[in-house]
Amino acid sequence: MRASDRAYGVLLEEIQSGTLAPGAVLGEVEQSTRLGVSRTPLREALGRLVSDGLVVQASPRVTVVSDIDAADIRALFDVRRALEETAARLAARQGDAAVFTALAAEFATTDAAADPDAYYALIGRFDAALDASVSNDYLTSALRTVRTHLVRVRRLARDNPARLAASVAEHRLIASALAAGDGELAAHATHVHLHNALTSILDSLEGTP
Amino acid sequence: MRASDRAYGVLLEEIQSGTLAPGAVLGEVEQSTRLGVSRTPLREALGRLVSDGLVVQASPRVTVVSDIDAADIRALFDVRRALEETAARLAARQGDAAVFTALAAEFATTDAAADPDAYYALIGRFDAALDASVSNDYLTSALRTVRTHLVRVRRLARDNPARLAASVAEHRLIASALAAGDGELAAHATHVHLHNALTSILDSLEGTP
DNA sequence: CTCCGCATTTGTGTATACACTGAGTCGCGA
DNA sequence: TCGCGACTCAGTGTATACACAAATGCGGAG
Repeated sequence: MRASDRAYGVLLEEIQSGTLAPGAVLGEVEQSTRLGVSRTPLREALGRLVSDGLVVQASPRVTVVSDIDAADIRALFDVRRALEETAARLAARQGDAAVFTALAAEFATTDAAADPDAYYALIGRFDAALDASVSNDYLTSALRTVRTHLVRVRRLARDNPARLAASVAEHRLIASALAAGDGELAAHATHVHLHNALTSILDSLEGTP
Repeated sequence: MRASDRAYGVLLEEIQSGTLAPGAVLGEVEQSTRLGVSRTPLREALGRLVSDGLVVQASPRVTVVSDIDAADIRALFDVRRALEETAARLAARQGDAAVFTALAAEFATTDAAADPDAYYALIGRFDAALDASVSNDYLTSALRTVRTHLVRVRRLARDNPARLAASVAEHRLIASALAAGDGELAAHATHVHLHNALTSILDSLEGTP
């Protein structure tokens, strides 16, 4: 495995988990020594993080972990809505019905509140099935960026059990609609789901600013 | 100006203009000597082009200029529709009406067939106004990628005068709708515009495969 | 003549040295 | 004492050297 990939992976995980808090300064020499790689692969990792939008160049000489506030989350969800509704319509038309039928069954039997990590893993498989169905690299790539930021957002706003249960039900409907080839229903269910998710996140942020 | 920026700019222009044809192999030593920079900044430029999707790693050892076919163009326009309709709705709500009124007037008096370059420059200013109005970095960033690819597509499919004239009229309607704050009209007009643009491009490609 | 294996070569991945810029600080003068 | 200027230093941008891996070509053996 390449050193630049390892550096990128470590930094990505640390930013997403909050170990590297927003505003943290990422000096090249400091991080390269800490991660045990030289500056060259570390610079490549930083470049990828910049293009992801997870770190920004505060000044020509200092790069910091980007901040994220309620306005950013709203903006992120505006893009997410656009992309995921499109993905839903395309997947309903082109996707493998059996795959989404199976996923719908999994959503029906999952207790998200009991094991959130397993639920997020299921979401991951659902997203992967969606990506495979749309077979549109431009869309998949754009969604990848959105999801990268979404990991941070999820960490900021702790999901409550009631919201998780509702989210499962919403995903089950989306998966069923995709299995049935009903693109309109899938798109509208996605819209509703994202609306509820955003509302829940913003409400959660209200309490802990 | 940084050497890596120059290398990126030159390579971007050459790929978009077709000087570097799809499939062209981009060796690091070859390109670095040709562009007069060392391998380090050239690698950074290649990395940015990879994240843009303009070049791909054909194998672990060889990076080539990415190809683009009709299926890619359809996929690109699926994403473009999603993003630009969203941008239109947001701009209609938040944008400065005066700016779009002025742009609508410019579209009304522009003869695209007479001076295509001036027309594309006007489109550029329209896009910039749209970006400023939505004030959503995630959306703007995603649109930037789409537009980067679109430059290549435009080159592949020579626009005909009739299509250019129709395109101007469509943009005029979109700008008017944005000035009037009518997000639904703006979004639907955008949808129609993109449908017509895609149809024209694909028709143009039919003739010259 | 063909096929297999080894060597050479080409090209990328990584490390490091050097150069340059920008900021901060210390000192000198008013 | 305050302000301006120069110097120093930290840190990034760039170049280059080294290491390693893969592909290709050549030679020998069957």
